[in-house]
Amino acid sequence: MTESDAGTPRERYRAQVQEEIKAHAWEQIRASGASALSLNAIAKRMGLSGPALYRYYSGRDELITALVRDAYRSLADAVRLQAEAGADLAGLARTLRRWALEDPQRYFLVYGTPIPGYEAPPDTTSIAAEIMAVLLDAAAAAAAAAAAEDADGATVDAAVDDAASSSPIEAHLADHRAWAADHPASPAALRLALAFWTRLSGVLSLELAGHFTGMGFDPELLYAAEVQALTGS
Amino acid sequence: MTESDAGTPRERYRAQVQEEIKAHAWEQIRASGASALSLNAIAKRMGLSGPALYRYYSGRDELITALVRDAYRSLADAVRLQAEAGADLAGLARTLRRWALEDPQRYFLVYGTPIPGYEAPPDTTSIAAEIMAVLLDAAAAAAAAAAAEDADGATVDAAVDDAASSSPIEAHLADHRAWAADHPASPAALRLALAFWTRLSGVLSLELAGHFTGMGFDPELLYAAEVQALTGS
DNA sequence: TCGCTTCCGTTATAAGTTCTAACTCACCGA
DNA sequence: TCGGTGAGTTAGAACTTATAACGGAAGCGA
Repeated sequence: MTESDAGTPRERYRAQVQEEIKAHAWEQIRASGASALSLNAIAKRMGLSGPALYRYYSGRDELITALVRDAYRSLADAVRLQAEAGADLAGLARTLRRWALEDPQRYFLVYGTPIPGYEAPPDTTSIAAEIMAVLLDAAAAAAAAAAAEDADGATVDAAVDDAASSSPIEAHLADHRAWAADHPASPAALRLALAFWTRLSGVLSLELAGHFTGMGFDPELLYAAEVQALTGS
Repeated sequence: MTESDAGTPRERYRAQVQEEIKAHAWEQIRASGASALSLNAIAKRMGLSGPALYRYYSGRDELITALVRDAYRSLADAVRLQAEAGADLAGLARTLRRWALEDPQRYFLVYGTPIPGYEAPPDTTSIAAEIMAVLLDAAAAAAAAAAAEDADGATVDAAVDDAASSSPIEAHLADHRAWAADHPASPAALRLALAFWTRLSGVLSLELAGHFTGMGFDPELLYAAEVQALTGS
């Protein structure tokens, strides 16, 4: 489909093998987690012997970095696509949940336990910013709608804080919006986007890590309740 | 201090060595993460040679299981102690945050990326239930206080949902309270305890994984804002 | 006090891992 | 046609977890 048809035959071959390596890596990660990823096993399953993989990735770390990048990219694409299709915050929440459940280990590669020494490459942080921008758009729209409804005298607890003008956190965010650099979002929208991110991450992380198993309730309903509390719809 | 002075000299020695092994393991985990934990390195640093450790732990997994158990235990103790000292939900939130920041890798050992095959031993889930019980106590007290204030006609957005009686999630929780088996908590309190857990986990997980770095705002204020939104105080 | 048993720590070994080095060979381009 | 580039190979070093077999010391009962 979106195969890179650019460059010399050798470059095409190289890119193709790199993709195949990543595919096997994902398979292995899904089965046994990222920490158990073995270059040797991948090579064997591809019918070639150990050190051959080093032509394509200089080591385990570089392969994992590529996988992290792909994981980030897939989330950013999923979220952006939904937003372009006109989804609101609730729609984005559904997309996020679907993406997470689709492949929990992929989710954890992005949001899971960090390795002390490891520093994320700068381009992944730019992808993170892209995701955040989409979130900010939707949050700004939601906040604007809530404000309008509020002005109508409705008493719906629209977002995170009610009435009482700007809370301390909103004032702080208004002054520390490096992450929303040039985004025209109100303090309430900043707060909403952040709460959306952290609260849904909270439910998803605990659910996917299995901390809800045996508790009896349906995680999806809890997730929906958090979305409802955020959007007030 | 709380050294086990029970049993034969041999048992005491054995327990002491096991503790020493765990201490070195924590040191190593703090430095390079749990996935990089090496039995060999621990042995070398203790002045003995590789296979000697297998007298004390049958393998890497058993050692890590012991560490997870200790991590769980330390959180449960911290939380219980605070509750016994009369702390409310806000106080428990502070304790949780302090515990998490004190040793991020310990936090991630409990709440971080799970290993696909691994199943938590039953006693850790009982410790988790103990933590949840403390949370439920505090949540029930908070919910009761909020209800009383509500009856006074105050309009404080006390907890998660406002007015409008029972939300769908509360109805669901009322029917699926296996995790709060014999705890006399109202549906609102169940919901509050769950929201407390998931929301604070969300902020802490993202913060400790470094997803807030470079964003500019103060994670502690965001955490405090979530606590404020939960307790409405 | 003697002797038996238990258990600790050792070395040797097997099988696995990442990763480097050196070599062969095939293909691609000029 | 010929040379360069790069893929894949085997060999090997330095690790890892884990098992097996052996020595010896320490505790425990008679």
